[in-house]
Amino acid sequence: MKGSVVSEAAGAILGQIVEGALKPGDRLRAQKLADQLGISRFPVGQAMRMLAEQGVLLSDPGRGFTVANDAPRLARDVENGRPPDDVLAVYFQIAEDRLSGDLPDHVSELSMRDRYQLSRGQLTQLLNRIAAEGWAERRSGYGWTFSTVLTTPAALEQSYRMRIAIEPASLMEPGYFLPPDILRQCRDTEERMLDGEILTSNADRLYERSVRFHEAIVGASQNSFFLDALKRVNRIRRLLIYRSLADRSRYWQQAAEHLQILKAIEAGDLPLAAERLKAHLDGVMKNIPNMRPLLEGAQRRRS
Amino acid sequence: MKGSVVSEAAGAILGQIVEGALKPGDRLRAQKLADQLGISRFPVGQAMRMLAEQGVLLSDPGRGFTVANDAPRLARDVENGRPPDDVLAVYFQIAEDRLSGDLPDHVSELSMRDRYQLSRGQLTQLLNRIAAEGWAERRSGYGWTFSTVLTTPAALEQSYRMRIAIEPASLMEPGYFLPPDILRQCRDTEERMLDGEILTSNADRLYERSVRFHEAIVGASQNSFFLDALKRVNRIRRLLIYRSLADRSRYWQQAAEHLQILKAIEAGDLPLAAERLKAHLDGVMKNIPNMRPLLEGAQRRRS
DNA sequence: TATTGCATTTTTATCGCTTAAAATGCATTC
DNA sequence: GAATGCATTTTAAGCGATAAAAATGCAATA
Repeated sequence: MKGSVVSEAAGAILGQIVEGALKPGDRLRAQKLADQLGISRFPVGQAMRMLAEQGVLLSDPGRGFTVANDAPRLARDVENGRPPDDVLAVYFQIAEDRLSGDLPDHVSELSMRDRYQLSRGQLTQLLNRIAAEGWAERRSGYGWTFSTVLTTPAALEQSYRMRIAIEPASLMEPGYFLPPDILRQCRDTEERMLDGEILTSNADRLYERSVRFHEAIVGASQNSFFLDALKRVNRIRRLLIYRSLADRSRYWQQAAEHLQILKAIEAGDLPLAAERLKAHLDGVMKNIPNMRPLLEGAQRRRS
Repeated sequence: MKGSVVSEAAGAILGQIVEGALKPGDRLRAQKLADQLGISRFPVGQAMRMLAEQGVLLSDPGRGFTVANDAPRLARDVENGRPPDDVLAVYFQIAEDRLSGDLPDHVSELSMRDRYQLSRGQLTQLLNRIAAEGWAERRSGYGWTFSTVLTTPAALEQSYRMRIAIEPASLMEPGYFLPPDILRQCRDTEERMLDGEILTSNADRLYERSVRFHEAIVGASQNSFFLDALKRVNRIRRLLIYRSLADRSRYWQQAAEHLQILKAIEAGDLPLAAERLKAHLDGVMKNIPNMRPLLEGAQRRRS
């Protein structure tokens, strides 16, 4: 695999082009980009060279790189054409196998490496992540045990009750502050959703957007315990929910509710926002039984 | 280091002797112990042999081991004489160094290994744990960044507000059930505390007990999201709080409040229990400013 | 017949070496 | 003179071999 920092940098540049922060003709400063990303100039330079080869940037020897004329169009293609993360794919595969009962409760690392064709490093990376998310743990002695708890549909409801406990509470934190630009960004996103993106986006992206909204709201509490807990819930929820996203009808209502919450926050009426947020989550939770059939018909989807 | 599972088994046996679950003259079944601990017979046998050498058990060749006559007395000594966990000590040392500002925000792994004399494995183990707890993260590129957030006294109050959000809520979960034996055990502990252990236990043990009480209460919700979140909060809280435990006066009131909460749960009045729990946490939180001076006078304590 | 104690097998951790990747310093160039 | 581009240095990951530890199987035995 090419250096991960390089591809990270490339992704960031592409993102800025797609979002319009960089326009055709703009010159790229390596140091500035590096500072933005918290890395050194070197991988930034490599990323720029890579993108120049693909025509997104123009190389101007001795003076660095500028954004090509048809970059915005190309950038989208290049972004889509980037290779998917193999390890992440296996992560979902494991979750899938667990949910469908293909993977036993107790496994050795060797059997996992064998089954999913992973190097030692990749496997420990994966298992550590899974352990951190709480759905597997090291046994004393050898091997790992998967917890059964999180594979049941009930866990999805539990995740919502947890969110109902923490999300409205986070709005009542002293020092709650949602920066105006983030508020605007959230609102723009919701409006774009209502404007048609609900129909054009794929399920993953819809989930991602919803998560980002809620994490932005909770993150503004300045209380990292709340945000951290929410992030963890969401990561697990993703495993449980992604089968059930086919039904888009509720997204219209959700976007409207999100906007109402933002309006209350903007008006400085945090108790009202908290109330609306609670009602919103309640509504979503109440709807779980409707999608439960999807959850239970566990079937492998990835090749 | 001797096999960790072996010492784990030895610890378990010692614990059972100290608590009186095993009495002098009792014969030890390897398989039974192994099953209890979720490990195989082998390390159990090794642990027994080890303890026999120390006189806690009697070896009866061909028929295994029995508990020695003066085992209860010896067991206490042996337990105290066991070597401390070096890696854990470094973990606290790192926390200490961070809180006192000795450790810079940004470090390389190499510099950490050098500073704390750790092997590669030990260091990654530590850093992964710290990262999971949220007070450091991998930088893209090389090195790690410590977050500043959690080193401020405000974080302690935040942790309590988080607990106020989740702990009472956990009592209102459908299916809440605190098994009678655990309830009894909790009550016994609190009564022993009031009976004098508040004075005789060291600070670590007092903290441990309090944590265990609250985790038992929340764990009975059967909702692993709540329990998981609480556990994470507590692990970080420990880093913030352990300087401030010298004042024991509040522990009497706390134990009394714990007992009141248990009484409400036993009576099946969960809303009342939730209310009392909230009041309890509120009270503890209100008291934080009184111990804050201790928190701010950051000084290294370990050699 | 259940249990022990040991030998064998399986699994995982550790160590050193090598390789890859990123950071840094510096001469060069516009 | 600021930024680039390359060479050098630093840092961390990967890999294989080896050692350690735990699980398992099995004969011996109470």
